[in-house]
Amino acid sequence: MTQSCLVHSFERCAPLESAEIELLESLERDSREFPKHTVVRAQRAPVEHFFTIRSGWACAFRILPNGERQILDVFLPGDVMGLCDIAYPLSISGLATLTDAELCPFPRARLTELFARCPRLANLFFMINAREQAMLLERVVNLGRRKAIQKLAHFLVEIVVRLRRTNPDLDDAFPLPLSQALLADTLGLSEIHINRTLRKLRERGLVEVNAGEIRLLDRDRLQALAEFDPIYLKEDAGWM
Amino acid sequence: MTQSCLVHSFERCAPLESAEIELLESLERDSREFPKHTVVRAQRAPVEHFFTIRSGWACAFRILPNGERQILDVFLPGDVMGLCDIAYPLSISGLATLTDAELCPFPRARLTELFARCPRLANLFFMINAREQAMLLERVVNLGRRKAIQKLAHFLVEIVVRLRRTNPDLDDAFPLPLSQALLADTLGLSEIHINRTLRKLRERGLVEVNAGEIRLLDRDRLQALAEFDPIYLKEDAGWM
DNA sequence: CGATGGATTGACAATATTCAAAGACAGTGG
DNA sequence: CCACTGTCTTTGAATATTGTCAATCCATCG
Repeated sequence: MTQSCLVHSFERCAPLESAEIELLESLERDSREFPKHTVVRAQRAPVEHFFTIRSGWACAFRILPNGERQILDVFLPGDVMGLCDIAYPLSISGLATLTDAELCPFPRARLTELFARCPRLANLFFMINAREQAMLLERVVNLGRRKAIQKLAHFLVEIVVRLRRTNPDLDDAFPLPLSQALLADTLGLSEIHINRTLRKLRERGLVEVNAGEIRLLDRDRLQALAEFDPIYLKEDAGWM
Repeated sequence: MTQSCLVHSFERCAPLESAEIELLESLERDSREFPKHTVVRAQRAPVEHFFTIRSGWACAFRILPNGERQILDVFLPGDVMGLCDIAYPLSISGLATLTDAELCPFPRARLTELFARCPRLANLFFMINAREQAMLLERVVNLGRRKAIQKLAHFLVEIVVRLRRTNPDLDDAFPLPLSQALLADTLGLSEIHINRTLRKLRERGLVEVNAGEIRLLDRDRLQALAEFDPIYLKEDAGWM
């Protein structure tokens, strides 16, 4: 049984052959530990690697000229992060950890090499990236067309579904390492409004929060409130 | 000189060899005409192709359960559309034309074939997709952290910059085939608020609108207002 | 113990939405 | 040619949602 999160990630999409597994694992040999709240790669920094998350949470962010911040993406164990910057000489978004995390840097040049040696993995990388993009589209919908309470509900349900795919026996409670300020910057709201909205969810008996852990009390109602449709998180391509 | 928009698109990123050009052109042999406001592929329809735009404008959209709509992406000549759905058996977004348009369907299965035969093109496809993703990130920032007037200004500047790359001698006026309702659904605002915001831009002497054509009167001020940073639209990878 | 970062609350202001109504315009059929 | 239709635009008034400012509380950590 492999330890590689990357392999797990890919296998969720399609079965792999042993040669492919070996190749993927070789890309994850050296993992590095980063403490909580560390900038792994700054905005406009040279793009030398992208990363796989072995453990912990991380995010991509953008700081605007006026000092405001937008969280672009939240990454969980098994995710690949920073793929979209590899098309640019300087990164257009920053990467940072949200908890202590173990990341596996993956030199960008070796991706080209991998594409040449194993077209099927190229294909899979392409799929993984397309999935990532689908999540972004969902985020666009969330930011553009939903009220604060729906945004928050949607975010929470998405996270729990995503956590469950590397951790199937997770119940509806999980540690949420995002302060209210970070939640606000993720959902395009103000910190204070997040606080009020979270209270509303509590008052409606939908969630329970204590000590950085959040429990979803009624996932069905949350899902309905958020108009959450899990289709975009489905992983089996079913055709490769 | 090739007619292929796809080739142009790729060449903006990196020089191509003649074999690669030939391969790309073969994928664009059969183009199809679609009239204005046609749904090219519905939401949740089987994903058989993706498309290259030879002429006209198109968009990706999503209809929510309550009937609201969000435009996810606007596509211009030379763009590749529908790439992110190819990871799913059923499309998660719809595709529609905004004007009469000439699209080149590209069977999804042949992408796999292409990856096997020409790893360098695989690489380029990957880059193109990463660019697309970068544009989405910019959209997330726009929706999450900007006021209505900035959103609109940002959108307009982005469009003119993108139009100029296939049409370098375009001045600051162009036909805008989006009704105010569509603009609203693109920027996550209400139709009425778009109207008022557009008026504000007019009153400030930043744009001029008549008969579906819009003219940017002061691109510098617009750019400053929108905090527009063109870095994400830069195309030359510079390292391939 | 004070210092710090996060959470919470209230009062108020800004921003955006909804509803309703009217004007502009192009296309259609008489 | 004109009346009729539908779509798009424009405007006002009232409302809802979200943001800003200021203060307090709470837990944690040195």
